[in-house]
Amino acid sequence: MQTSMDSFEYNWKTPNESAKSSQREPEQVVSAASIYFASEEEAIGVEQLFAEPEYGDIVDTLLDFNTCAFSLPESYIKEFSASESVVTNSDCDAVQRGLSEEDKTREKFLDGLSNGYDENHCSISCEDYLLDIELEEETPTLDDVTRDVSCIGNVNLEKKLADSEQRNCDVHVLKLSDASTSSDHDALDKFEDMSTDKLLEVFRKMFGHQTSVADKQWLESHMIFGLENQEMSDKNYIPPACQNLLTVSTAFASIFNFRTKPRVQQVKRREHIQWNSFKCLSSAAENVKCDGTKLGISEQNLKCKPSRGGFGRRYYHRGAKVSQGLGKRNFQVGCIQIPPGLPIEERLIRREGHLSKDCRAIRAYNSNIHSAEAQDDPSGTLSDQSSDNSSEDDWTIGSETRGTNQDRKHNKYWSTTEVLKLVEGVSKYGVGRWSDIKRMYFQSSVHRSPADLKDKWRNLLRASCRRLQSRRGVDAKKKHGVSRIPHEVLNRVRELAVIYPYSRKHRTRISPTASLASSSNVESDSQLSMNEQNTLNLTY
DNA sequence: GTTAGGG
DNA sequence: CCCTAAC
Repeated sequence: MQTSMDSFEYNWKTPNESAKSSQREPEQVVSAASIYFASEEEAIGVEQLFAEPEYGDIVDTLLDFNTCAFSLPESYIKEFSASESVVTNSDCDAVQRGLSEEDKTREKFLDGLSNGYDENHCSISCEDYLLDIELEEETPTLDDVTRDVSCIGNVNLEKKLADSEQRNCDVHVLKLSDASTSSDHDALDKFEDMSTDKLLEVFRKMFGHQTSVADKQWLESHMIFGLENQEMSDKNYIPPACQNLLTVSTAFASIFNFRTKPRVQQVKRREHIQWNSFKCLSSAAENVKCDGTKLGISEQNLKCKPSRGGFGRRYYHRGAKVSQGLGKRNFQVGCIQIPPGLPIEERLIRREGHLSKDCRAIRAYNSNIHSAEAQDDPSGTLSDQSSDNSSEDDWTIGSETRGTNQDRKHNKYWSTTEVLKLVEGVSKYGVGRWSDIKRMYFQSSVHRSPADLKDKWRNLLRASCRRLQSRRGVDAKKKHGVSRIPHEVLNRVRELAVIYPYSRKHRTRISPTASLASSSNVESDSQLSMNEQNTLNLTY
């Protein structure tokens, strides 16, 4: 990426430095994501907005497919700025003002941008997934617990580990509050000093094309984003196609800089869509106007995206509140889980207008789980499979009937996919909410009951523990080829065990002696994990 | 109905 | 994976 910025300098923090600095100021975290979206809900809403077929023409018009850049014509910008006041009933307003159908559609689109695509347009079909945001704020959730944890995998190592500054592990985590704090402010100051012409010039150098947008704030936000991604590209080469993707996503997101105040609107959220939302949005670059002619972004290329997950985080900070301009923002609920890698399959979600949005989201989620292991699926059709017919994987092939106990119902061995989903579910819901995990991640898996999930988690804990022990001696399991659960998964299990000690609930209500005995096991698990943390690779 | 835990 | 106690 061309990033020569004349005399402009930008000093990047390492992840560890960022983590330290944000630890010092836990309340004053600044989120790059919140620069663009006031909340995850907006991000989700806008993703859906762009996905609506009825706005296809508008989106197509606004996208420059030569440069993969998205820009709003000035007329749109003016309308968009003005549309802040148009909160509801835009159709009625439009009719009263005698607007044409095209105008009305455009107004609805702009209104959708303004409002993060309000719920009237967002036909969420499953009320189970909807939570009133106020209720969410009243009720402590796992997200609250993990608000400061690493974004990748939802693991709070910085706080959990007293020796976090000394460990030399390969921590590819970037806290929500990092990297874009003081450095971005410095950058912003420099941008603010520049004239619009200068900004345009820098923009051209940075993104490789000119823009007709002369709005200074818009340009500044682009620069900031470009710089952020410069850091990523320094460490991880990003193919040109991916750079285009970044650019487009930036442009999409930057639209929201026109919002200067948080929207007072009843906000609902879909719990299950945390990172999938990002995926949908980022896929816009590939899908918009590219009907049948994708940009040629290979899945492998997508996986070259910044491994720290910063890309996604820039857009989806749930609960982040936007103050004026690029000022500091406070988190209420902060953690977004960033999945490993960014799969490309199932990226045409946005144009699948016939499916319910929940259906699409779940499919997309499943596809991501699949992609974690099925990276070389040439047909890209894995996403069309349901979540429970994907059990062929690295360590369960041919083993489903290994057991011969006729009394057992199915004895279906757990696939990597299922384990990943379980881990993901525990990441999100914590240990003990097996029904919720079942509902959200194993709904179509009739042979996995909540009790099964619980049992599997228990076994995973044991497995992760055994692995640590075997490290020190003979790796008997490996020798016998029994445990072929990826190390990353086991690491992740142990990380989660630190956060959600197994059977916490039970420990509080059993007898003191039994509690002692029981908790000693639990603690040993956790303690073991703690001691081994410096060997963990958190990039899972 | 859900969960923990022993088997 | 089954079973049961506890909730």
